[in-house]
Amino acid sequence: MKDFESTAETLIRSTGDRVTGARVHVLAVLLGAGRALTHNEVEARLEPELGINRVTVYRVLEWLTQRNIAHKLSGEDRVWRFSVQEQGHGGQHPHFVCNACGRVLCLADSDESPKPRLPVGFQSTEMELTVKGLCDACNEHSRRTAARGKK
Amino acid sequence: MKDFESTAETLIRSTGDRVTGARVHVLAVLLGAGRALTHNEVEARLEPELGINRVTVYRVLEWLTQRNIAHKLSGEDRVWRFSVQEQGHGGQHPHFVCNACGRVLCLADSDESPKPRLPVGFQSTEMELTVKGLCDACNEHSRRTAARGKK
DNA sequence: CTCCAGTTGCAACACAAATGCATTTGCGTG
DNA sequence: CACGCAAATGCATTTGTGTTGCAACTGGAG
Repeated sequence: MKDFESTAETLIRSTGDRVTGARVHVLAVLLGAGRALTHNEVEARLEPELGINRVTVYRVLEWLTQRNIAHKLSGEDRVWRFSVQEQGHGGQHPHFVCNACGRVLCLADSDESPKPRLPVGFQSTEMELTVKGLCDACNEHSRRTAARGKK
Repeated sequence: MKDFESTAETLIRSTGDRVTGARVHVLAVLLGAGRALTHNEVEARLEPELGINRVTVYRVLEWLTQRNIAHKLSGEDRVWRFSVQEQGHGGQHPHFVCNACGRVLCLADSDESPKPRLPVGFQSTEMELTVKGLCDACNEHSRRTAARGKK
């Protein structure tokens, strides 16, 4: 955990902006998550005694996104999710969303880019590819239990 | 307009569920739109004298989605958008989102599907490809204002 | 140490969407 | 063709995510 905090501090310091407790702790949570987290998930993983405000978490996440340290993506449940920008991913990597537990994680970039044809006059700046399905845990779980309502 | 309503009625009747005014009118609006509409846009296009409630529009749109008549997708602004499921599109077609005006429309399917590699144990059921950029109108508009001098 | 722009906390707000419940309505049945 | 009832609707209220205005605080430069 402390490892993530020092990494977080280094990343934040490299932006030239202020190194504050909230920024370090929020980024450390994202670094330790290994997947995209919602604002609520980030808040829940912060030590309560730190006393970091809900709004501050929003603003830190927004700040991280602007500095290209984190990546902001919209899920199917109209909730923002944030993940640390891993090295080599230019922000164009595809994401996987689990239909059962809602987990979101980043996938390795595909070798080829699909590039659908656009109508005339249209201009593409970026592309987001989202693969939906079952993650390993939910896949295993659903295989074990025959019929069950989904979450 | 009336043409869309009769098409809508046929589609709704084919589900075996009830054919109600709200369902016919809402679906007719979607059929005539040619692009994905938000709940608000649908509501705005309904004749006010029909007196269709806001909540009813939500429920009809949800019902249309469940019956696979409409397609529900989430934009970057955390607002649901609904489009009629066109024939031949298995719900796998890519979408285009305009960064300026927020318009969403369906694109023709690409020749090949990219299929990024998934981690072990993961299972893919569907995929959503969203292309972001500027639509024809906004593209033209930004080109004109840029030529007029920078702001 | 002092200062102050950049941050944070707090409260109040904005807004899409969901829910509980009473009322209405489509449509199969007698 | 009237009747009955589950499905559908209208209305008020609630939920949950995210935003904003403003006062108080603080990191770090000097």
